[in-house]
Amino acid sequence: MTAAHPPIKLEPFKIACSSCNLRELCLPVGMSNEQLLKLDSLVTTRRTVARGDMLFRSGDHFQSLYAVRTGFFKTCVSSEDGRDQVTGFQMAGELLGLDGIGTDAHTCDAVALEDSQVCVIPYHQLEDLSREVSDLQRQFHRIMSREIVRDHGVMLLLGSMRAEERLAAFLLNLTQRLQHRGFSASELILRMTREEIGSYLGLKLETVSRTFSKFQDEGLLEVKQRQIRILDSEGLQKIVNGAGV
Amino acid sequence: MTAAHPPIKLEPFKIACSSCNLRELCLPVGMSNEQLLKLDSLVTTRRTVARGDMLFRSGDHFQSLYAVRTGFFKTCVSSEDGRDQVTGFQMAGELLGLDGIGTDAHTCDAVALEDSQVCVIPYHQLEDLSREVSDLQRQFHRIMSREIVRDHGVMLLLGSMRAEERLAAFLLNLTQRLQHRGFSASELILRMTREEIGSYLGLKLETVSRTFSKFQDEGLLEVKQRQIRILDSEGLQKIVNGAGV
DNA sequence: TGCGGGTCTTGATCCGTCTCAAGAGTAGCC
DNA sequence: GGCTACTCTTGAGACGGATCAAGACCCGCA
Repeated sequence: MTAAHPPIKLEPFKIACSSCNLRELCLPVGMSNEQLLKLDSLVTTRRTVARGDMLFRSGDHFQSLYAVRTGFFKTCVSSEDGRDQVTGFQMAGELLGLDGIGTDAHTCDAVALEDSQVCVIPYHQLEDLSREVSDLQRQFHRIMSREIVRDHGVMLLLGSMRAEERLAAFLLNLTQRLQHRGFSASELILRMTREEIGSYLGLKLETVSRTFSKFQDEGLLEVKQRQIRILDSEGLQKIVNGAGV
Repeated sequence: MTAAHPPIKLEPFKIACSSCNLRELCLPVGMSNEQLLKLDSLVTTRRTVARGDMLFRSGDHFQSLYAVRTGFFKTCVSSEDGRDQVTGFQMAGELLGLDGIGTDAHTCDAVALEDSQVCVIPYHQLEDLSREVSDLQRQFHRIMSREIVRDHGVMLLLGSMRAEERLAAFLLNLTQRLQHRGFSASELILRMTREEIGSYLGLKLETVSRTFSKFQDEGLLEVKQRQIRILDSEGLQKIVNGAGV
C-alpha cells in the first residue's frame, strides 16, 4: 500500500457481475462471459445499508431485487396484531426481495444486521434480459425454487422439532453456508441477537440462551456472547436427527 | 381396474387452457387469447391421480409442473429420521412441483387426498414459451413469489401462534380459497384427516380434535366429522388476531 | 348383517417451553 | 471513568400441548 505504484486507474465504484467474486454463488451461476456482460449493463448500482437500517420494508413498492454483496440481513414478516417472525437470514450472494414480485409490493422487512452493501437488480430489466438469456432465466428460477424448498425446511423445523433440534439445525445451516463462502466451519460470529434467533426458530430468547448453555455444558460448542466455536458438529447433527428422543 | 398400470391415463378429451374455467386462477392469468393458444399447444396431457396415490414423490426426477384441475392434494416433506411435515394443501388452479426446479428433483411428496386430475405442464417447454410470452413469464414469476409469501405466512403461524390461532387461521384460509372458487364461505368438507391438519399446523391430532370441539362449544362452528360449518367467521378472525391473549 | 381398520373424541397425566424476575456482562457515549 | 441502555444468563413457577390410553364412530367389504 505504498505510493510507489504507477497511477493505476482505480475503479472503486465499478460494478460488474462478470468480475464479482460472488458470481459462483449468486445470479450469474451458469452464465457465459458474454452473457455476463449483458448482466453487467443491468446491475449498475450498489446500495449501502448501515447496521440497523432497512433495505426495504413491508408495503414498499417493489422495483428491484437485491443481491447481498457484503454484510448480513434478516427478513421478517409481521401480522396486523403485531406478531413478528424472522423468516430468514441472508448473507453474501443471496437474493433479497423475491417476496415482492407477486403483488408488486414487498411483504416483509429487510434489515441489515451489520453494515452491508447490496447490488441493485432492477426487476423489469431482469425479466427482459432473462427472456433473452435462457441461462439467466434458468438460474433465476432455480433461486426462487430453492427459496421455496428452504422455506419448506423451516416449516419442518418449526412444525416438528424441539428447541435443541432447532438450534442445532440452525447452527449447522449457518456454518455450512459460511463454509461455502470460505469461512471456517467451526468458528463463527453471530450477527443476530438471541431474540432474533428465537424469532426465526419459534422460540423465546431465554430458551435460545438456555439451549446454548446446555450445548456448551455438553461440550458441543463454546459460547462467548456471539462468538461460537463448534466443537462437535457430528454431535449437533445427531441432535438434529432426533438423537435426544 | 383391469389394466396393469392404471395411474397414468391420457384423457381423450380436448385439453385447452384457453377454454378452461380455471384460467382466471391458474397459469393463464393475464394472457391474451392469442397467447393462450400457444399455451394450449404446451399443455396437452392430463393425469388422473386416485385418492391416496402420489403425483410425484421426493427424489423423483423433475420434468413437469402440475396444475390441479379437479381434486385436492397435500404436499409433504420428510427428513431422514422420519420426521414428516405437510407443507401445503392444493386445490383447483394451484400449481404443484415448483420445489423441483432448483435441483431437477422433487423435494416433497404430492399426494391426492381425493380422486383428482392435473394438467401436465412440461417445464422446459414452459421456460421456452415464457421467454417468448412475457405475460406468461410474469404470471409464472408471480406464482412462485406468492408461494414464497405463503410460506412466510406459514412460518409466522408455526413460529408465533398457539393452537387455537393456528386452527382458526387455517380454516379461514381454506374457506377463503374455496370461496374464490365459487364454493360456500361457511360450509366445507375437509379432505384431510386431523393428523394431516395437525402436521401442517405443527400440532398433534388430538390437539386439533380438541380445538375443533372447543370451537364448537363456543359456537364458532359446527363439526360433524369432516363436515364443517362456520357460524362465526368474525369470531375466528378475532382468535387469529390474538383475541385470546 | 356383521366384521375390521381407520379415524375421531375425550380424559388423565407429563413434559417442554414460556413467563416473570433478577442480575451480570458488554458497548457506546458523555 | 462512569453512566446508561441493551443484551444475555439463570432460576422458579405456570401453562399449553404432547403423550398415553380407552372407547366411539364410520365406512368398505365379506
